[in-house]
Amino acid sequence: MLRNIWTPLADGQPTQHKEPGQLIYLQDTLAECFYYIVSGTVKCFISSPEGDERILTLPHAGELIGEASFFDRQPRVSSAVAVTKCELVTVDRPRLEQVFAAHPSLAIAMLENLAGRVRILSAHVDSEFLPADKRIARHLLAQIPGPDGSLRCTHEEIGATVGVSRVTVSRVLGDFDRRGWVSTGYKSLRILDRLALERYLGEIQA
Amino acid sequence: MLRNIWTPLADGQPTQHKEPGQLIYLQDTLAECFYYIVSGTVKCFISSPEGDERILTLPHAGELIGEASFFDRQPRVSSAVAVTKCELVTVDRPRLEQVFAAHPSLAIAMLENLAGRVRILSAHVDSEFLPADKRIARHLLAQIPGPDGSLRCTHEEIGATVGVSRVTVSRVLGDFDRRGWVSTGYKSLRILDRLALERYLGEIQA
DNA sequence: TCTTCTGGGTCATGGTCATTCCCATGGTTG
DNA sequence: CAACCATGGGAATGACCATGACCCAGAAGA
Repeated sequence: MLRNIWTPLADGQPTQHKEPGQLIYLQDTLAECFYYIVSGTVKCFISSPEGDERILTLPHAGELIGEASFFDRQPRVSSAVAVTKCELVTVDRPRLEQVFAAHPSLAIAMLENLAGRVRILSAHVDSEFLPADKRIARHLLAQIPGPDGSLRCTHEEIGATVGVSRVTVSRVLGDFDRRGWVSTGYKSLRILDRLALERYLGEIQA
Repeated sequence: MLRNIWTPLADGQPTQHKEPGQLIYLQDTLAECFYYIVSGTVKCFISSPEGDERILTLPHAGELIGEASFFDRQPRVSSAVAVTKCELVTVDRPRLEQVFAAHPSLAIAMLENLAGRVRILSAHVDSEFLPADKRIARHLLAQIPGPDGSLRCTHEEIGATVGVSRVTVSRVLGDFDRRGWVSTGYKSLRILDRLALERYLGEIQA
């Protein structure tokens, strides 16, 4: 069992299980609680009425989801669904007060946590200045590669994260591949020349 | 002197003055402190290397600025400049610990405050789904009109906030004006038909 | 093994909006 | 009042990228 700052929230609490694709919470609904991910990975995303979605984060075990709207006491700004099988602990207001009382330092950790969300969202806004290829380059550089140095991701997923179409992701990655900066494979991708990508990202627009 | 939740942060502290256009903090620099606005209004914005800027908020007296990056202990994600003459109180880490110790409820208020930032930024991301005209409509509806029912804003400012060019703002507002939904004047704008704007915003894309 | 599904490459087409002009007008300052 | 600057309106041009369509490849299940 993973232990971290948030474990006091989860200790001794019942967990609920979610199957892949199952909804955890829905955008625009009231936020009565937030969640601690005991295991599995989750997709948090904003969706449009037309069905397009924009992935904000893909949090894993040990992370919290849904705290921002919870503290804001406003409808959720994003939806969350399970990507893999998940175990979750839900935290509601009475429970949170209990834990804050017993572990005052948690409030500070929560401040830092929310500040991190602000940073992530700011990066999304910031990247609106960039054209599609640089958005993708930035995204690749921000990902932490697996132990073998490769990333597990589909073009669709990248597109939904940086806000461009699947087609464009294919085109740009094909281009990066031809230049020798990355090597692409089925549902995977390896960065070969980090520096070249960084240099490319740094070039100011003509 | 305005009094609110944050006044304990400012009480008895020296203020610093800023002239219109003067920089308060700069994107990508370290965040050693944050600020309480005693008077005046400030512009918080993200800027690109090419000089384009995207306005995030235009906070007034009684609000905080720069807390998110401060808690995150990372470089600032946005810059802030004074729009009008401003008085500011700066709060650094030792000072904050003092105040938190004396006013524990402030930490909770700060959580809600940061959660509000997440909401604002989420709205920015969310609006990327919308075409220019609806972005503008949404922005207009979100503004709180002055006592006479009019908004004080330039097309340039609206463009920088919603992320479209000045020209497009002019075109769209001209269109809204011809339809009788708003009336435009020099540096000002009045919403005549809120419902029509809301209806228009609600239409799903073809 | 055959089928089916999802992921991935590529093209032609078109829409949306930024850009770049140029000019009109309101406000401000001398 | 005159000169100046910031703001706003309009049109032509073109860049960028989404869309839809089609085909191929890899993976998974029957």
